[in-house]
Amino acid sequence: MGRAPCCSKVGLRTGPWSATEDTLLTNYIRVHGEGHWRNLPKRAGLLRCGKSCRLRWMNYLRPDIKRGNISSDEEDLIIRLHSLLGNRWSLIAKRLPGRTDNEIKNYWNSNLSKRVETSRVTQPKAARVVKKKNQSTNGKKQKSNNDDNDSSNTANEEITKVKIYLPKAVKVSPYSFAIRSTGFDNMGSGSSSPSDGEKNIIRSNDTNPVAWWPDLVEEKATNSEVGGSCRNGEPSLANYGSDFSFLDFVPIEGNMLDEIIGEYQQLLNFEEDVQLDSFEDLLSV
DNA sequence: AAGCCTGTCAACCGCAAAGTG
DNA sequence: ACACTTTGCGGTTGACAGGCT
Repeated sequence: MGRAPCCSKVGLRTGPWSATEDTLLTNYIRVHGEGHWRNLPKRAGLLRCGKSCRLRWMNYLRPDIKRGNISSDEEDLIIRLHSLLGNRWSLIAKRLPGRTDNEIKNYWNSNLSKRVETSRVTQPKAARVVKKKNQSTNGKKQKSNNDDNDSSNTANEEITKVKIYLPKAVKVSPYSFAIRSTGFDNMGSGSSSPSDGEKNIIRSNDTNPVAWWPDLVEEKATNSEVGGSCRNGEPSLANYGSDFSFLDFVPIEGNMLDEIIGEYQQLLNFEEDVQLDSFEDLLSV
């Protein structure tokens, strides 16, 4: 079937977005919500194609975007999820609230792929999961230092083979996570566009962070490699370093966060080479 | 100081899935 | 069921910045 181009290129701007364009797009979405990308530029007064607007919003302007360097915990999770899911950047991003698929993809390509490749060369096994790591990598400036440390770190990494076959990624319903309150208080966000009926709704079960915050923090502290304890049920934020963010504990669809932690723990618990043929096998180990 | 090299990241492109009438 | 539109995804590109020679 013939596919119409997303926009006529005639007269439309391309390249970096100006502050004015950002403002126009943000203000429009603030009022009208996401979606209808094809018509959005005209209505918002932008000389951009809808696709470009969507990308700009999803990857840069969304209020729930988490700024700053990828923390070592996030990096660890990316590596593990990539070993499970492959280049399913959107799926990986859904499990890192506040991070975009583009950001994770770029981070992987510029930082992690080389490290993982290095470990493969060192220990040529099939799909693998880095079980231990002892470095923290954040941002460009540290890259060369990390590269310098690659060989020593890799040598100390304990590699576990985890080969899992998954069906092709399917689109996930919107609102895989709620958003931080930043003035877009009532506008949900996800990687796919909500239907009109869903627009501007935050799932009722997710709207009270205070209710689940201490439990999640305690659980994360228990399950992660981060040391420290929670005092009187309150999170000890210092345990998570400067990269700690409220968004680390933003609720995810249903018990998705529990599942992530469960998967994460499973990976940590692998003591021997295990080849798995399905995701269910992983969960049943 | 100038030129080159390399890494990063925002943005683009094409395709496929999902949605709609 | 079909044709067409819309949306989302992953690969790729190119501008830019910083480091190196």
